[in-house]
Amino acid sequence: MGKMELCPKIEAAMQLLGKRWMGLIIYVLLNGPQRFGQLESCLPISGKLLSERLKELEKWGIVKRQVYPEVPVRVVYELTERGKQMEPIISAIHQWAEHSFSEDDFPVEINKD
Amino acid sequence: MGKMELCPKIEAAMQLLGKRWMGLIIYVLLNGPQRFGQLESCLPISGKLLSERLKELEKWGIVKRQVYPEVPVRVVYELTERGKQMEPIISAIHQWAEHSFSEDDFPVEINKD
DNA sequence: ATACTTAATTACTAAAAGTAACTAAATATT
DNA sequence: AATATTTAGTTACTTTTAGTAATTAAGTAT
Repeated sequence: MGKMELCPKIEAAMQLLGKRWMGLIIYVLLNGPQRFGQLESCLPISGKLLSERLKELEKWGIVKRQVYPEVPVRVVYELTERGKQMEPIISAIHQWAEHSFSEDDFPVEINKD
Repeated sequence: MGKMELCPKIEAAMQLLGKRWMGLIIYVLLNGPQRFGQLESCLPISGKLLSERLKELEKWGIVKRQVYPEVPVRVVYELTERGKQMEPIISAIHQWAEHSFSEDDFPVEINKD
């Protein structure tokens, strides 16, 4: 059989984007640096998973974590250059979503299936 | 707290792309219609999950399933117009992956965390 | 002492993914 | 006639991942 080979780079990128919340986290961070609690409150994701995802993005060099040892500690996450370069991806997703779906009429129930 | 609202359309799109294998399945189908077995053999995904994902993509109107009741049955999957319109997304991912990673030097081991 | 805040982590449960064996339908082979 | 072959799935079962809620640490403030 043909067994077309997959480019390992796109395979890796897809593995990253193919994880729940990854895209949305990057989408939010494109609006500028955000602290942990801000991300947690504007995304429907638990602190545990958010923490895991941010660590992963840090390992990929997409996100930078900065700790300010203040009154209660402040931790700010921001995109690295590599992270900011993902803007065209998020933008393309946004555009596709905008013109593919009519206002609150989705092909499938969100959060179901 | 600010609690920036997420656009429901991009949220839906991210939920779709944020599922394992979705991006790669669309990526492969952008090369033209493929039968089930071809997809199964060129993607590192089991038949069970491939079947599930294709059903989901069908419900989203991204993929069309065509059955040819031949000798052994032949089932061909192809992108709909809405599916084909995802090309800029996949293309952006491809470009980002190409220039972000140096040859077989990934920030993180693929298939490991 | 006790309480409050943020950024996590831990223990536990629920859901999703992965694996391998199995099925259906139509033929082809022994 | 019985057995094998092919494709596109499905089923039963195990492992991994996600989700929830309670807990922790550090530094104030009451």
